[in-house]
Amino acid sequence: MALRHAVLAALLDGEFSGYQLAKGFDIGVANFWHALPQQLYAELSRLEGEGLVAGREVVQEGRPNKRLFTVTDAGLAELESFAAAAAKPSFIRDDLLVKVQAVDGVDAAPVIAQLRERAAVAEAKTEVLGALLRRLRGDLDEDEFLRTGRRIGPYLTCLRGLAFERETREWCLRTADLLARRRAEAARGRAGG
Amino acid sequence: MALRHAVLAALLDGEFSGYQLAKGFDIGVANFWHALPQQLYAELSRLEGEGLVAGREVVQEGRPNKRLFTVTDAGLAELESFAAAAAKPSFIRDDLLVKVQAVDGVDAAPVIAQLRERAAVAEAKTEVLGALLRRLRGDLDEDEFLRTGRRIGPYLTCLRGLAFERETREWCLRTADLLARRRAEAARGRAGG
DNA sequence: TCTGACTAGTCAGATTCTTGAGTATGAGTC
DNA sequence: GACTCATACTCAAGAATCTGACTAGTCAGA
Repeated sequence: MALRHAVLAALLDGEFSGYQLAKGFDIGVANFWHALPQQLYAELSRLEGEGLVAGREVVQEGRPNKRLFTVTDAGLAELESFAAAAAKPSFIRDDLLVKVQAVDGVDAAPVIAQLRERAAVAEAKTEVLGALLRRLRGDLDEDEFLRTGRRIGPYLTCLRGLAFERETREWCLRTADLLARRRAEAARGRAGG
Repeated sequence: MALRHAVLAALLDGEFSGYQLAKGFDIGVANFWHALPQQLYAELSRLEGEGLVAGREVVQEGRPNKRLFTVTDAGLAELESFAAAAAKPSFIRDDLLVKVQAVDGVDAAPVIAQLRERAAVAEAKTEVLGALLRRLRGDLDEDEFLRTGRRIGPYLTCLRGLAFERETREWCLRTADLLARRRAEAARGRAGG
């Protein structure tokens, strides 16, 4: 019952097709919501059926036609009441943290490798988010943009995403190094006596 | 297919009943996995059926009997292969961030209130996690514990959780203040001319 | 000309997660 | 003596999500 609100929030930034949302959910809104293309298409259809978004067919040359969606007044009202309702506590679900939790009982090598890989992914994301932030604020500096900008919601959520990715990177690198050092120590211990 | 691994990882710390896990999932493992009691009971039964955990009935006086579970060798092997498999990318799902994303289109007041509430929750969690970290490392300092401790997985994941909660608190407070200032500005603008 | 990639989407089925209620006992309390 | 709280767990139904395959046209490169 909440993907719908993420979709409505995403559509506040303009007209999008299901396909565009499916691509773009990886940046911006994807910082705090994740959905597969099938879910987005299905949700858009449902939202349209309930009159919360309006779709229009755009005929294209050289590629399939597409349907662009915008939020209706009813959709805005729905968002309004969603925003006013009590928020459920957020939660993270992360395989990699489960592995780290279990790392004392299993071989650490693959966990270390995955931590380093995740750190690289997080670093790439910080760059994408940094670029997005620069684009959103245009030529204003951050403080001025946040004081005077008309559309600051996406900027604020990107800031959260950026902080998250930075923290993720730091922690992954620190944890990977630590586990690697412990492995080296253990190996030395076994070899040396 | 992943709650099972979170449960197995949690059971590495000792024998627990479904009820204890259901309570304790809010600290420790709950930093990165979230589950309702019903799920935990169901998952424990399934795991027992598959021989990945072993349950034993403990008869109690003055309260209902309980079943305590431990990880079997097969469970450990399962964890081992889970740790070695590629991790799915983590994701956050957070109603509150959806609301912030949409904040330009809806009344900000309830969003501000929820941001402040979330900040308070995050602060409370940092204290719980801080206490947990102190308990886990005993009288060693952090560096020494991490170098020499036998069971550091939970400590490492708590560190991640702590950083996350701290960041959450910071961002919520900063965002709430910003939105509140903008509202005050807008009100002054309307009143003044 | 065949292959693969991109655009744009749909469908079915399985798994997972959430909602909501219910069982049973004992301890404390007003 | 009724009420609530805590322990300890179960069941059923529904919503949400994920896996995986499938359609269909265009374009670029081997």
